[in-house]
This record gives sequence, structure tokens and C-alpha cells, in this order.
Amino acid sequence: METTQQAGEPGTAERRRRELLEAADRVVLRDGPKASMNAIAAEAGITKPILYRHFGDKAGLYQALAVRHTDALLDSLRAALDAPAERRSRVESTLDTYLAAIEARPQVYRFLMHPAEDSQAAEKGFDVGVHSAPLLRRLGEELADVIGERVDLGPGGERLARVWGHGIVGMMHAAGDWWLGERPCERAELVSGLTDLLWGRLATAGNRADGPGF
Amino acid sequence: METTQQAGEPGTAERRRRELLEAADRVVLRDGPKASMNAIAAEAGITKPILYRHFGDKAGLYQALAVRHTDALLDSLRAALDAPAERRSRVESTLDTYLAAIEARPQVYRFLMHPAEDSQAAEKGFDVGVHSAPLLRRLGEELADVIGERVDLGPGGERLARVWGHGIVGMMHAAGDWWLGERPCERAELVSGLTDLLWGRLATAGNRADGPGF
DNA sequence: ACCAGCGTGTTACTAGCGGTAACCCATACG
DNA sequence: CGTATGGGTTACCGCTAGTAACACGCTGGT
Repeated sequence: METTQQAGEPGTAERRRRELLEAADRVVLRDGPKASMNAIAAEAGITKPILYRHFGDKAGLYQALAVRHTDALLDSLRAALDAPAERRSRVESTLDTYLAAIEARPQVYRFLMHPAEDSQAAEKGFDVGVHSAPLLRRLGEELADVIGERVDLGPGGERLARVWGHGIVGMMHAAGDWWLGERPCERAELVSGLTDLLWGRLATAGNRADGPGF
Repeated sequence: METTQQAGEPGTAERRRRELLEAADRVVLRDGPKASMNAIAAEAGITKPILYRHFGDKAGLYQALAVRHTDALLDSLRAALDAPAERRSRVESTLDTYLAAIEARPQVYRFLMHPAEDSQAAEKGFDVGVHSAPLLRRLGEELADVIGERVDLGPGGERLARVWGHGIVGMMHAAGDWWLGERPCERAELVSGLTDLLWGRLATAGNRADGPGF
């Protein structure tokens, strides 16, 4: 219980918000992506309308939660990306950091990857896609920034960096998702395999003698 | 119509099934991934329980629909992958085929990418991840097969091929998703950018003179 | 002292979803 | 005839996200 204080205090609303987010975190960790607003409210010891006052709708709460986790994950990834080592080592340790994170908390990861994706905006008429997990988008943009500001890609390099950012993040995500589900190998093997791919081994590998060629 | 009783007559049930799937297709094309069972039943001119008799539950109908579209898409992709050309051209035309497909029917694409993902099995206790769109998994496995049977990857090549299959498909998917939402460039530019990435240009590109290096 | 107002919380509800039980009716078969 | 069986419906359940509308306690102005 919290000693009720005066109203003007700027911290109170934000503190409540944090408490609610932590409760939501606990529920998501326990129930996975099917966590309901009711369950979260109950875990927080309050009722639904309060949640809605704080976060608007389920997507809002999702977003707030996603920002938290994405921030944390991004910090780890940035640390790996900034470590003093040669480029390949950086990429490998970044991949490994990501995979370790999703391995450690698959429930949270699942929740982040599959947002509510309802929202309106779908009935606006000319909506097109615009979905996918915000987490992925953000990771892609971040990586694009890093690549764009550090690697010399010549003219049009900014656009190319963004393409690569989203492409690499997608590769990491899909491979990690598959790996988490089937566990076909050790984490290190996955990391080195993906890095080999990024290092162009597909281009240099020879055709199999017994195959139709590629 | 002959209405032969006894089992065997394969026409009637399967025909109904196809009609229902086509109706579902129409609704999904119109309403996107938020198409409801009610709406699909209405479009088909019947009521919900019939749908459930045919497909079990929503996931079943989703699966049937996904198989249809995935089959079609896979045929296109295989054609591109099998075309007589050098490896890089094949990869480019495969990417382009995929992107053209999602560009042509974004609604269907969205539906396929975000399955129901409910199911029980989440309350079994030790479930772990196991989700993601079946479409992506299937594409990944297919590509893994192609790579594994055509490219010589040395010892452990089968596992590496699977890693690459899922990784490349994920790259294609995420980049396509982002591109479809923001339309930052022409399709051809995206294709060549991704192919450059797969061809190891990240490894060979130099650092920017004005950056911290990578 | 009193009443306005605001923040914080509640109960009780709506609308719509996935899914199902129970009933309905025609047809083909003994 | 009777009856079983397949295609179909109505009417419901339990759940979800989301929303009034009302109730308490605290602050401050007059």
C-alpha cells in the first residue's frame, strides 16, 4: 500500500504506470501473449478501467510494455555492437546477445512479436500493410542507423543501410524463432551459420556434384 | 447428379470445401486478417456451424487457406529458383517474385503472416515458443531443401542449409514487410540491396571516414 | 465551514468474438 | 412405412476488449 500523497507530486502518476507495467510484465511472463486485460488488472490489484485510463487501449499497453523491453534489449545489443573487436566478432556477439535474450524469456518474446494488430486504421481504405511487430521495426531502424553511420556504402548508402537493417533483423528474428521452436543445434552454431551467410558464403559455395546445380 | 451413397465419391464434400475456401478468400481479401468466422459464413451463404464441421476451428480454416496460398506462392518461387541462370540472378528473381506477390495482395499476405496463434498447448506447461506463421516456416524449410540439395556446404551442410533457409526467408519477409509499409524505394532497388547483402557486401564494405568504425 | 472540482477507483454493462448443443428436414434404404 | 444419416439452422455459452456511470477522498477557493 502506498501512503497517499498530495496531488501535484509529479511522480505519482508515472509511478502507478510503472507498477501497472510491472504487473503486466508478470502476467505476460506467466500467461504468454494471451494475457488478457482482466488478468493484468487483477494481477495489479485493480480493475480494468484504470488500465484503460492509463494506456488507452490494449495496443497502448502493449506499446508501453514493448518500449520497455525493446529499450532493454537494445541496450544489450548496442553494447555488443560497440564492443572493440573486428566487424565479424561484433556481428556474432550481437546475434548471440539477441538469441540469448529470446532464449531466456520466450514468453515475453512471443508477446512482443505478435502484437494485437487490431486497431482501426485497417478500415481507412488505403491502409496497405503497416503491421509487423513494432519491436522488429525498431530494431531494424536502429541497426540501419548503426550501419548507415559507420559503414561506407557509397551513393544511396542511407537507403541501402535501411534495407540491410531490416533484412538482417528479419533474418535474425526468423532464424531465432525457428531455432527456439525446434532447437536443432547449439546457439553458437546458429550464430556462426548466420554470420557465414552474411559474409557471403552462399555466393562462394560450390554446387554439389550430385545436384542440379545452383 | 448421381448421388452415389457409400464412401468414395470424392466430389461433393471437397467441392463444398472449395466453395467455402473461395468465400473465405473473398472475405479475407476484403476485410484483411480480422475476417471473422461469421463474416466468412455469411459470404458463403451459410452459417457458422457448417464452417466448423468442415474445418474444425478457425485455425483449421486458416491452415487450409494458408496451404492454398502457400502452394501457389511456392510454385512461383520454385519456378524462379529453377530458372536457367546464374546463382545471383536466381536469387534476385526469387526475391522479386516474392515481393511482387505480397505487393499484389497485401491483405492476403497479412492474413497469412499472422495466424490465430491461440490453440491450447500454451497451458501445457513446457511449451516454449513454437509459433510464427506456418507460411514462413514452410518457405524456410523449402528453401533449406533447395539449398541443401544443390549447394555443397561441407560437413554439417544439412543443418547449415536449414539455418540459411529460415534466415533468408526471414530477411525477405521482414524487408518486404517494411518495404510494403513505407515504400521507401523501387522493388528492384530492394531486390538488389538484399542480394548485395547475401553476397557478403557487408563484410567487404569499408568503414566511413567520419564514423567510429565498424 | 461549506461546496466545487479533480483524481482514483468501482460496478455493471455493451457488442462481438470463437465455439457448440440441440433441433430440423429432406433424402435414400431396408 | 420407418429410420438413420448428411446438410442446415436457431439459440445459446463463455470469453474478450472496451465503456458508461456512479462513488469516495482529498484539495482549495470564498
